[in-house]
Amino acid sequence: MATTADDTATAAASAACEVVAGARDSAVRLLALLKATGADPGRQNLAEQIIRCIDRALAAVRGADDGKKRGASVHGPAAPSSPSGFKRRMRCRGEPGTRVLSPTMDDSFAWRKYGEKTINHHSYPRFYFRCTYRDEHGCGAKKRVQQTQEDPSLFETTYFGKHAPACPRNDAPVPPVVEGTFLPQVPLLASPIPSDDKAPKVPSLPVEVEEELMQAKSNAAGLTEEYCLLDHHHLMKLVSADVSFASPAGGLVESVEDGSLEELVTLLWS
DNA sequence: CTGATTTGACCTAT
DNA sequence: ATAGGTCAAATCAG
Repeated sequence: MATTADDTATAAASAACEVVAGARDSAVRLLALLKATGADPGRQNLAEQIIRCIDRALAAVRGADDGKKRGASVHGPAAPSSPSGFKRRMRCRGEPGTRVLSPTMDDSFAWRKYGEKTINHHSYPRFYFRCTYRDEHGCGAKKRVQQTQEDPSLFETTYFGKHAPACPRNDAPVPPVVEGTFLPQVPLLASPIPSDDKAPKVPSLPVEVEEELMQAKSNAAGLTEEYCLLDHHHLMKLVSADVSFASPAGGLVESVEDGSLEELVTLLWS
């Protein structure tokens, strides 16, 4: 089967997720660092905001990507009915998901635990969660949480699927985002992609992603100013990344080579 | 009473 | 055969 534009875009979106997830890991470490050094709560809060913003950007990018894949076979062939009559889907296995590290299992969504499993060669059990609103809103979002072996104070969370637009978030108050807009959980819409090859390539991301990245970058910049001497490496890792983003509509892949999150945001907002 | 969690069995992928 | 993911009955908590 030939590689389609969708395949390419999907792969690029997946790569983007990994990069942003890497930035999040750095932000988590930064937060731990701030706590360890007894930084004032305001600065710690700022780091937490960065993590939250990146979380939403990740969720949005992943959601857009997932939405593309939804058109075809979502999770492979339908599982055959078991003798007892219900269907069992091995949803997560084989899917890469989006991995993030966090000092807490919590995020802004409501989850319901549906399983716990001791995993081979892991000291800690793995927890399985699905969205609380799976039935009400038909939400297919799931996450898998496991304490890391290296640092039990950190949880590795892997997200699968996307939240339904109607799923509420129990966010802590979020500071004003760009132009004072609070980010609603709205469906990810693709910007129209010019079919003309000669048309200028404009990176197309859902506005939520753009705003979240913008906010994360802004927060990171604020920390950079105050903490550039504290852990330059982590901060630079946070704001620097090679990023490739796929258009949610597929077909358009925009590379920001040797770029940075800052450049990406600037590009997106220019 | 209702909704969330626990937990062992069941099922599928490797 | 085994490991990992999911289901659903039992149990718990508000």
